[in-house]
Order: sequence, then C-alpha cells, then structure tokens
Amino acid sequence: MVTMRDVAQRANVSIATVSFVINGTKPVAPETRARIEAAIEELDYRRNVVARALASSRTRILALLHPDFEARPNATVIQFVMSAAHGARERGYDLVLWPVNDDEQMSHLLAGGLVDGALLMEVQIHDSRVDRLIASRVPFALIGRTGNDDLPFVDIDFATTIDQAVDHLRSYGHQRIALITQRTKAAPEKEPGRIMRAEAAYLDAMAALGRPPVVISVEGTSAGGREAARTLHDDHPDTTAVILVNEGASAGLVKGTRALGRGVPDDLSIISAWTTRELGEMMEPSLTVMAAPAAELGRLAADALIDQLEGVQDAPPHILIPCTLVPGQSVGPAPVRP
Amino acid sequence: MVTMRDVAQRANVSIATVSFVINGTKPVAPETRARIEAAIEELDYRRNVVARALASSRTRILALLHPDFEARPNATVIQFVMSAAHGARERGYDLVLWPVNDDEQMSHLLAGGLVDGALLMEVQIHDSRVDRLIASRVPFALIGRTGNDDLPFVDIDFATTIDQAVDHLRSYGHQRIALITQRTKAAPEKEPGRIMRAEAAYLDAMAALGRPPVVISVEGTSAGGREAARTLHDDHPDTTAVILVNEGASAGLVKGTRALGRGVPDDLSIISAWTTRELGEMMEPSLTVMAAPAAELGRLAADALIDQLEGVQDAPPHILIPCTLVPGQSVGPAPVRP
DNA sequence: CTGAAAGCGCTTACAG
DNA sequence: CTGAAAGCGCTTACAG
Repeated sequence: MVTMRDVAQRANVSIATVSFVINGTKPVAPETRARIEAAIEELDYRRNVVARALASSRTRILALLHPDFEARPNATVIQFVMSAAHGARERGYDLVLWPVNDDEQMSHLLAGGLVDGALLMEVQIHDSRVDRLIASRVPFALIGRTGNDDLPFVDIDFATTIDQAVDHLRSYGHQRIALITQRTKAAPEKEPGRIMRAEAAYLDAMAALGRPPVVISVEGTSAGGREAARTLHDDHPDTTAVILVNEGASAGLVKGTRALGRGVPDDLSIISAWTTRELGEMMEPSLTVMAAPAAELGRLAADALIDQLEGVQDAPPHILIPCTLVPGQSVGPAPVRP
Repeated sequence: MVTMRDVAQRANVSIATVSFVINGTKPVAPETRARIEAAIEELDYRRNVVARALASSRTRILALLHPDFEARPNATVIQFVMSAAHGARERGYDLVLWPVNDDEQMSHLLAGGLVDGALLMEVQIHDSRVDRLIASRVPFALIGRTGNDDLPFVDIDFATTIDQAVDHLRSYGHQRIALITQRTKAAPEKEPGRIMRAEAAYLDAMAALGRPPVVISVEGTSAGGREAARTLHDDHPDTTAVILVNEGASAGLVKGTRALGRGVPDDLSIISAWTTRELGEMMEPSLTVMAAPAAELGRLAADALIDQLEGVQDAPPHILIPCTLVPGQSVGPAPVRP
C-alpha cells in the first residue's frame, strides 16, 4: 500500500507538505507542488479515507436512515435515495444506506463515529428516532416532518399539491371529490406525517369549497384499493372523483371500480398523488398522477445537510416542494347525474 | 466523547484489557471483566468505529456497487439491496450503497480503504468494473456473471427458470412460444448477462422441443411492449404464448395486444420472468410471473462475500437459484386455430 | 513556504 | 490473565 510517507519521500518533502497540497489547506510553492503531484501520479497514491477520518474527526460519510423498505418499496423512495447519493458525492461525501429498525441499533451506529450526518426518511409525527438523533448530536435533516417544525427538513408541499389536484378535477366539473389515504397498522402518532398532512390539506380545500369531505383509509394493497372502491360505491355513490394518497392501492381501486360496473374515468375520475409517472403509465387506463418531486427533494436534502455540516447555512432549512401534475387518462368530465 | 481510555481508568485496567473484553479476543478474569462491563455501561461507552478500522485495517463496511439505478429502478433490485444489507448486518457488517458510474471513480473509492469488500450488481458479459475490482485487490462477489465463471457469483438459474416457464405453458397446450427480451443501447458485450443467458436457455428449450425459436428484443418501456405486441401480431401470428424477460415492457405488451384486438390470455398467454409478484398483481389481468429470488440472492451474496473475507470458505461460491412460478390470470389454454 | 511532532482512538504483538 | 508500547495513516497546531 502506498502511503503519504512514500509520496513525501519520493518528492523530498515532509508528509505535512504532501497533506497540504492534497487538501489545499495551505499555500505550497509551485515547484514543490509539482514535485509532489508528480510523485502522487507516479506512485498512483490514494489517500486513506479511514486515517483521514480519524485524524480530522470527519468521515465525510452521510447515513440515509430508512425504517426498512419493508413492504413494497416505493419507486419514489429509490429515486430519492439515488439523487441524494449523487448530490452528496458532488460535494465530496458518500451516502451510506442504513436500513434501521430499532432505535437502540440506530444509537449504536451513530455513536460509532462513522458518519458526519444523517438523513432520516419516513418521518413520523412523533418520531423517537428524531429524539435519538438529537441525543447523539449527529447533525441531520429530515425527509418529511415531525410535529416540530423547528427541525431542519425537506418535504412535499401537500397543501399546494392537493389544491392543484382539486383544481384540476374541478376544471372537469367535479364537485364531489373523495380522498383515499393509507391505513397503517401503527398507532396514529407513529404514522408517516405525509398521510396526516395530505388529509389536512384536503379538509382545508373541501372547507374552502363548502363541500363535505369524504376520507377513506385503506391498506396500501390491491385488496385495499378494492375495499375503497366498494366503500365509495356503497356509502358515497355521488362521488365522481378521488384523490389517492396511496400508491399501492391504485391498481385495486381501478379494478374494483370496474368490477362494480363503473368506468374509469367515465363514472369515476382518479388522481394518484405521491406516485411516479412511470407507475401511472403502466396502468390501464394510464393514471393521472401528481408526481412526487423525489429527485429534487433528494438533492436538496443532501445539500441542506452538508450546508449544515460545513456551517454554510444560517437557519435550519425548511424546504417544501409540490408534486407535479402529469395528465393521464384517468380523469374525465364529471358524469351528469339526473 | 467517551473513549476506551475513560473506561480503562474507571475500571482500573489498561486499555488493552478493555479491548480484549469488547472484542472477546483474549481471556479476561471474570471479576475484571465485570468491572469493565460495568464501566462501559455506566459511561455509555461505544467503540469508535473509525479508530478500530485504522488500527485493525478492517472497516467491516461492504460496498454495494450499482451502475446507478438509472431508468426505472426495478423493485427486484431494491429487494435485493435490502436483504443483502440485513444479511451483512447480522454478521456485523454494514452495507454501503454506492451508485457508481465510471470506472475511475470506482477505483478511487476502492483504493480509499473504506470498504473490506464489494458486491457488484448488473454485471455485464465483459465488465471492466470487474477488472478494476480485481486490480484493487478488494474481495468481491458478483450478482450475475461475466463470461468468466471462475469468479465468485450468485445468480439466477436461467436455464431452470425458462424450462419451468416453458413447461407451464406447454401444460396449457401451447406450442408456439416466443421470448421477449430487453434491448439496451449498449454494445452487446456491455449487456447484462441475464439477457444473454435467458436467451440461451430459451433457445435450448426450443431446440429440445424441436420448435423454431422467436426472439423479440425491445426497449424496457411501455412503448417497447407495444412494439413487441405488433411484431408478434404481424410477423409471428401463430404464436400463442410469450415469455417476457423485460419487466418494463409488460404493461405495454398487454395493452398493445389488446389494442390489436387480441385477448390476454384468450389469444395470447404471458409469463413475465425476473419480476416481482407485486407487479404482477397490479396488472389487469394479473400477470403470471416467475418471481425473482431477490431476497435469497441478496442474503447469499452478502454471506458469500463475508465468508470470503473471513476465510470461512473453500472455493469461490457459485450459487444459482431459479425464479418461482406465481400463477396469475395471464396464462390460459392455447387457442384452437383452424 | 516547510518541517518536526503530537495526536486522533483504537488493536496487537510482545513481555511478564 | 494483564500491561506498556508501538503503530495504523493521516491532520494540524506550532515553530521556524
């Protein structure tokens, strides 16, 4: 293994000077620099990341903590992960993916000193992992929000997203718009904040329109989608459009609606929010989606965290981005009812 | 920060002894051990991973190298990643996800000394990254295979998988079975080995049956699927069943087939291989799939690599697992043609 | 602009 | 069974 010592020897300087040119931390005379660079080149030297981390007490490794991609891993999540990884690397950091289940495990990992900062996904309203993060003194940024808006976060702008979806449906004449969310097995305060926030935005929008809200909560599966279709049919027959915040249920909703003799979009228009456009295209009919800005959020999250680490930033970042409407074939004119 | 020195002081021993009990590397008297464990507990001490790595020249970090989850990240890939991460952690290693694009970048990362071993995904027939890996002297295992079967790998058993798919279709009376693969923009030798291997297995199976093979190669998109449907219709009208090794084209194939006035499975039966069952369920009709053993492969890959690192193993592991048939509604009896 | 030296927090022969 | 000490390969005040 080629070390800094080898380079120093060959270039006839001290290892300190080698360090200075590699890191650009101090001015070095041009000739000296040239000699060192030549030696590095000739020996194919690469700085040992671990030694550097120990000496500088900075590892330049960022952890992406995800509570396990349990069930069906959402394509949006992957997009997010990849763009965060790229964003980090452009700034000289590496992104480590850590599937963490329990808090104790997480504390251990953070205390190990291996990471300079952490990105936390699938944040819950009351999230004990956030408490652990704070206790560990490892800088972090959240993807999503807890109830405490003082922490640094990037998140989807649910209010704007829902408003746009509602506007889109209204432009097609829809008056009765239901919301279908995802039911989790977890306690309410353990739920991902996105569900609660989407619902709140929906309720606001309905209130502003003076319409009674209809919220249906089902599992994120095909069976859940079918259940939602049946509930709509039986309990809310005058509903002509739905906004779905439950990607996993989208296929089941379409199938279930048809099985009940209703057409999409002839009898029921559907917008699926927090979805990828790719998924929308796979369906029959293709789904109108509010595409999640996963790539943007990933990059912004990485940037926000690194800014924090490098002291570039002033206040804890609070970034909100709405989803983008991608028209498909699942939204049509509201049916005229007698 | 609590260090080993603090623990040693409090327990009235040398730091060496503390190290012995933490790592279990040498016998320590019960009373001494108890004192040290108490000190660790009281101080809430956690060993610094970076220092340990530098001193022992082992980081216990494994890298998962993926050529970027470019296009649509396949759910199978995610399953694979997660199970590899879990498998690694059960054996005391952490899995780092590294999206690597170019070889130079990869060499740098490997040379940095941050990882003990690497797992390489999306392996190509002739893969320059493998050459880099070998040159870097970092132990590795491949997910998939190059042309050189001497390297350690875990992979799908394509021969068995295709045979099972063919048998399944034949049990429904199908005689004319086509294969639809994925066309990449890359040069042939840059293609993922799985495409070539699936095709070879298919050709063998057709030869054994004395049937002329039909291989159609299209993009992994909805448009690609439609193109395949049209090609089948125009050029191979007597085909009654297809095996798809192109997940991204599955939805387009179904849609395109219908658009041409043919029913699935009434006129055309479809099996989608190297797919998740979840995707199959989302489609209409639900797809019969050969589900990729992603979780098993992930775990096996991690184990194989760690065995190698720890010298547990004898020969380079060569592990093959077939996909599992998951019946859906896209396979039916072969239509009777006049 | 350059160097000698301490130190980052561990592991690991080597003695005893 | 336990300890003193060297060393892992860097970074970083401190001098000069």
